Amino acid sequence: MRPDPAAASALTERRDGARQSSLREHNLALVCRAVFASPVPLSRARLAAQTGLTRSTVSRLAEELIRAGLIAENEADGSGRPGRPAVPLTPAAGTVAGLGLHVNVDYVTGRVVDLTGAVLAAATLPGDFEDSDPTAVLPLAGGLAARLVRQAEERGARVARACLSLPGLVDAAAGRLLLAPNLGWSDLAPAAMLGEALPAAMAVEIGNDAHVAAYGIARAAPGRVAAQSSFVYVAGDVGVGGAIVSDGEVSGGRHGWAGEVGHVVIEPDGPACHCGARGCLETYAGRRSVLAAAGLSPTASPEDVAAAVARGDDAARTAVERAAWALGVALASTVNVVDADEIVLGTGFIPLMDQLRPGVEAQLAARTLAGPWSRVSLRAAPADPAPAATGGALRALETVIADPAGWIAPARSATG
Amino acid sequence: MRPDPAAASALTERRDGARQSSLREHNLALVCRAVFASPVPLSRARLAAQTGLTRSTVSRLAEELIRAGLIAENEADGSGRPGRPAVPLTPAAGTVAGLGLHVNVDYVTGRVVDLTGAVLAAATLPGDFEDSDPTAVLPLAGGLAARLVRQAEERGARVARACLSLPGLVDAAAGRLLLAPNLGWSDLAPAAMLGEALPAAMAVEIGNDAHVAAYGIARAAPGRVAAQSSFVYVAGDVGVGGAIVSDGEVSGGRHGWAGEVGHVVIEPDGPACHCGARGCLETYAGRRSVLAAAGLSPTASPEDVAAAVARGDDAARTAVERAAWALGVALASTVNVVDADEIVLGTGFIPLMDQLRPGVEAQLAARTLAGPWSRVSLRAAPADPAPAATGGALRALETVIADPAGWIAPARSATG
DNA sequence: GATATTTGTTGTGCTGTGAAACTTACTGAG
DNA sequence: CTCAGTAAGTTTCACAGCACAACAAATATC
Repeated sequence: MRPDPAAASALTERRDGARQSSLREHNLALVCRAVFASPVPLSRARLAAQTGLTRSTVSRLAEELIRAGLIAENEADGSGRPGRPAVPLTPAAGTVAGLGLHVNVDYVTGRVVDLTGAVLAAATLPGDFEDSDPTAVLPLAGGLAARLVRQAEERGARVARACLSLPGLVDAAAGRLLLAPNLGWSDLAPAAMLGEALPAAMAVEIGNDAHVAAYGIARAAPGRVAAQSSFVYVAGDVGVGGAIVSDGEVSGGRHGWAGEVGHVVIEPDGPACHCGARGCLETYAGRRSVLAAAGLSPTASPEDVAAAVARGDDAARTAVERAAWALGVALASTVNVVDADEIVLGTGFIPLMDQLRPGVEAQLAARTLAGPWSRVSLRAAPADPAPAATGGALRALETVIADPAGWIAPARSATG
Repeated sequence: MRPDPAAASALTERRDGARQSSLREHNLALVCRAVFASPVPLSRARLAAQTGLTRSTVSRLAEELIRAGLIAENEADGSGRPGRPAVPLTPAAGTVAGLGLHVNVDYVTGRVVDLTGAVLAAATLPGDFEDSDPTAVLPLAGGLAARLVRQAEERGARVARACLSLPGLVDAAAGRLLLAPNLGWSDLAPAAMLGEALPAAMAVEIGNDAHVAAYGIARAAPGRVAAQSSFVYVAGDVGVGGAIVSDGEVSGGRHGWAGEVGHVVIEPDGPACHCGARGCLETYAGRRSVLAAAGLSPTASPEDVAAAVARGDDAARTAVERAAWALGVALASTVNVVDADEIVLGTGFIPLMDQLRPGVEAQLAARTLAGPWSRVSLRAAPADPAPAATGGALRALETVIADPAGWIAPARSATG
């Protein structure tokens, strides 16, 4: 099968020797990333100054990126300064797009985003997928995806890649979902099960939903890392998931399963957790635990809890205070291990933010080692009905932005 | 001061545009790293196959590395295969070396290591530096370093760089020690305080001792990442420090203070810790706590504890079991957050390894989320009287190996 | 001793960047 | 309105570095 079986026997087959073309690819990516990373449009001259390349080289590279539909020339607005006015370069609108898909316990959602960050198509199918059949649910997601791709294409965009987020343990390199406890799924290759509706050539990567959501939260736009891009993300759904983000990159750890803040130990003899251990954060701050402690229905929402606290319900207040205390303890341990200076609370914690804050901050202040030099700040994730779908679309686009040459070559051959 | 104040005003001044010479530097580093990373000597032809470069290019680059004294040609040993015999290339012995220094509470130690990993010079000064005066202790270390450098130079080697490890919070980028609680030092620039004895041109980087030790443990030789190179390292001295290592790289976190496993919370209402919080791992597994719980003198050693347990001392056994339990709880939380599949216990934990193992493993097995797919293994760090000095020397060398062009240019001008 | 095989070296051509001159498009002063 | 001044973008040419292919060297096998 392999073209060169003998060479593959070597222990480390890297093949990253750089040739002339690698140089071009590198500089092309450099210029492309710079255009996308900048909050303000850059001219060729400014790009040259920033990258250290000459104006002539930047011109050649920019030309290529423009032809590929990745960046566009804008109208020069009178700067008032003498000299030939600069032509601002910005991400191209409506040409190339990424698809983010998210299969969760109570919905399937997707969105197509273009290089400017504009949403070209979006849709959500509510449902109850607890202990569901993946061979039924994934084709549903595939159909949704195909409709979104068609909408985007009707608006003139090409969908480059897709990222499918799942609430569970994922082996991203192998493209396999190992376990999604709440869906009741285990050991399957989801991308292949989306069905025939999607274009066969479209690459579909998979990821853990909290990781992908955190990735999106760390981005202000496609290819643009947000000002606040190093944090611990904690999502409060039925399970408490999370991610460790530094400089916009999600740390995967050995297998890509890092960030499981929900199973940091709060009290070694605490309540039994479904994971088999005792005293995990999830048993204090998971949705079911909070609802039970607050005396609310298991189907109530975080907003219901917030409302109960607001109207003075003692059980609800105690439940939220306990969750805040446990979150603070778990996050203090986490911060000491990973050295973050920001915490972002997402999904179910967002409506409870104001009520959680004092308790979480008290524990963080008391227990983080580096406190005097680096106060840990706490904020809510932006309100987004589908953060993992958004993050997935941005992730799909970033592979194009980070390696424009890799996109241009296949795209050209596919177009004919 | 700055040559180009206008350009510095840009938000992100990267300047990583690649020119032709960058290409050469990249490939030079690639070949160099490949020679050092390989456990078995490689020929030019094998290097070409591995890197994807042609044999002619590899020949040119190897020639340059040989001239610079970084690699050397060995005698060809009869392979028994037909064809012209390959010339094995290996790290050069005794030409270029790195210096590791470690100032700890009870000793100052240093060692000079060459590119093959051979120790060219080493020395240790015992002492009691608890709450000491840095303006007295650091010149002591500087003098030790100068003697070691001289010894190495007498043996024909040039010491390229140095790495000074300190037991505390370090800002490596700024070269400042922020706080070393046990030394009683705070907010100083240690490299400049080593004194005049060291060659002025020699760069001295500083690092946290646990991070640097972990770095060394993840290396089989200079530039060669060990087979087991992703782990959580925990060092048990008076304080319990640590590091998170993945693929041989130590994760720093936001400020470089990641890995403080000693302050992961075990019991939120546990014993008061000197850090101001309660129930930190250090209050269960730190040396002073264990000695006190075992009923031994505060100056006793970990070996004394192990001996007491071995002869059936109940208090010692209980103390060690409690430490093991706490270590297991803390490491389970840590593993869930950073996704490691190996734990390495170092310094004071090494003699207690056998006695700690069952308790630690029980907690790890019960509490790690990804257990079924990835069993966490536990091992002792190799016995090394000065792991941070070794790690520091390797780190110093790795900057040369990773950027040979950066070493060759200044080295040539310095030699004349 | 002839042949096959693999390693390392030597020329030639191609690719991509830098440097500098050149063109373009604007501001502002007289 | 004209003309200098200024900065952006383009063109031309030389140079650096790699791939490719042919070649030389050193060994095993028949």
